[in-house]
Amino acid sequence: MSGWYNSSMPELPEVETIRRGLESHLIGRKFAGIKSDNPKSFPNDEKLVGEYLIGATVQSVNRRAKILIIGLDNGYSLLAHLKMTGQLVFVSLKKRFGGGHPTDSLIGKLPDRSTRVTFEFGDASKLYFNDQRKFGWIRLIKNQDIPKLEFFQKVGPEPLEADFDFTTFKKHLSRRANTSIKAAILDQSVVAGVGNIYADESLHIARIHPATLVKDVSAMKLKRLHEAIQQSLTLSLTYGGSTDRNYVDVEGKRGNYLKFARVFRRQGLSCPDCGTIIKKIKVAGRGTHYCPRCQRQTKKRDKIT
DNA sequence: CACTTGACCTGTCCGC
DNA sequence: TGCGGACAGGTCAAGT
Repeated sequence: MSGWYNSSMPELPEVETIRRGLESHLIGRKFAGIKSDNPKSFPNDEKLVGEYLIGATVQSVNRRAKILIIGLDNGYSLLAHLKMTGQLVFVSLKKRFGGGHPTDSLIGKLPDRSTRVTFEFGDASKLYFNDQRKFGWIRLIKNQDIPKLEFFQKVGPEPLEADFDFTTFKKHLSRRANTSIKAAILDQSVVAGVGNIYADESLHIARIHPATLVKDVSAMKLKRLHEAIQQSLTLSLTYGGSTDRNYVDVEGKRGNYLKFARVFRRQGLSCPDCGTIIKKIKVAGRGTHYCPRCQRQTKKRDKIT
């Protein structure tokens, strides 16, 4: 057993952490077999899989928004979206960490009842796609068809890359002027990879009430938010993302970000900046955590001309 | 077109 | 103890 990647709510930092783990373990491995119990989880037909997956070697592992792209050496890729409860778990019989490694106890425990797809490699190592709620999916697709997918057509800039400049951010937000700022940054066409955790965290850093309409957020606060999104995602990445209680990553470390979260799931506790009790409300249909003192509702005044 | 709500699933937790 | 219902949240389809 040499790898265990999990996150309970994969957003950009979690998916990127998984990408790095997959990259270090899958590249150069050749697919030898696949088992799938659920066409929704892996809808490809046997013929396509037989022709383009079995025998193919992993060449690259990339990420766009919350989607993983496992590139093969034959012009095809495996795309994976983990949605809420998806996990990608790599298991090899070779022990890389010696006895006593926390992941050792997982030997023999997979597949379990959440396992939807099992990929087997030539050296008998395996990649398990577990997904309790079956919202996630993996599919095999020709590389040239990837950009044609609707999602890739409309997805916004990567927040940790250069194309996420403030002008672009403002431009995309202007399309969502009459919705809440939280709904706007959850919109993957505005910025890629932000989910419920980092939306709340970013808005707290930027001191913006999550329900504020986009058109009522001042330019100065938008500027702060643009930086806050990058700051919260980057910080979480350094902790290996936000991982649920019983899982560790390939090095045996947990995704520790939630221990350092500012507001997410901290309702009833103190705001790290001012000590006020953090509240939980519903915004954009999501559980939303914020500090009532640091993040006040504002309304932009009309300019007096 | 902009915006909101419901559906997709299953496990867990809470109140009765 | 069992049971119903709310809740968890990413994305898309369908509704206003």
